[in-house]
Amino acid sequence: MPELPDVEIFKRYLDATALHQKIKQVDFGDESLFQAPLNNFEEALQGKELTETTRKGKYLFVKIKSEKWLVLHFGMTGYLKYYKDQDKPAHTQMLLSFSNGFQLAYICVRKLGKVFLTQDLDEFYKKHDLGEDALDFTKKDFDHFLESKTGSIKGALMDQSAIAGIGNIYADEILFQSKIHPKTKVENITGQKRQLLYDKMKSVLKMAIVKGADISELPKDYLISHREEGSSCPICKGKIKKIKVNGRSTYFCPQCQKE
DNA sequence: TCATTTGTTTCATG
DNA sequence: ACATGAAACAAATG
Repeated sequence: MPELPDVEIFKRYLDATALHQKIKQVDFGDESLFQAPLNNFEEALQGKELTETTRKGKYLFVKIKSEKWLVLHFGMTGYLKYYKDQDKPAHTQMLLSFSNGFQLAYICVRKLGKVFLTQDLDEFYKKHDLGEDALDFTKKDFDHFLESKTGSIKGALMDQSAIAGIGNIYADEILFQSKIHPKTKVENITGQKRQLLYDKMKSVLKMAIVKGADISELPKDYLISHREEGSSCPICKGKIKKIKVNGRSTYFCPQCQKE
């Protein structure tokens, strides 16, 4: 679930809580999430402090003072929790305990997240074939992106090497707001449709961030809370359909989004 | 027990 | 050679 807006909210949460405090202790959960030996993480973090964060697509990068970047990917079920005097949350995979008594937990129920260390962000982007962040795209970038792709528009929007941050749920939302059928071939999106898609991509992502990536807070005319076969379309009251596009469950309104 | 969920990776195909 | 998309994979839930 954590897509661009969710990870942006995690970033702001971490910025507002866990920065600039000495890390007294580091504990780990399941080793399989960690993309380097646990010792490396321990050594990099122990006694240090976190100084800044940055985000690209669905990745969150956390700078360790005088050290490397800690890189967090949240998989399907990951999130952060900062707290004091509470039990460690279930499924905590990494726990940083600070000298002020607070703790930051990286929680991952289904263990599909990943944690990395890197010296160099650009190198990391390259190695993981990470495209430019969707919010940093200009219209010119977007035109170039569409011209470079073939196949379905939904597949293109979810291609992290071309445009980083959009996952299954927000791809559906952006296409719904743009009234474009998810299977539409990229080459058939031209002119003002292209401008509309670009504008909606930005406005949907920004709206989600403003609302704290809380689905229940999003506007009533969003598809996002009607992601169920047969649910009624918030625009035309038609029936929402579920199909597979690029192997992913895709919800759309056949009346609003003609092929 | 198995289908379902996600993003990423891997592999076959065009 | 390359891009696309289908399938596999991780794990847990109902």
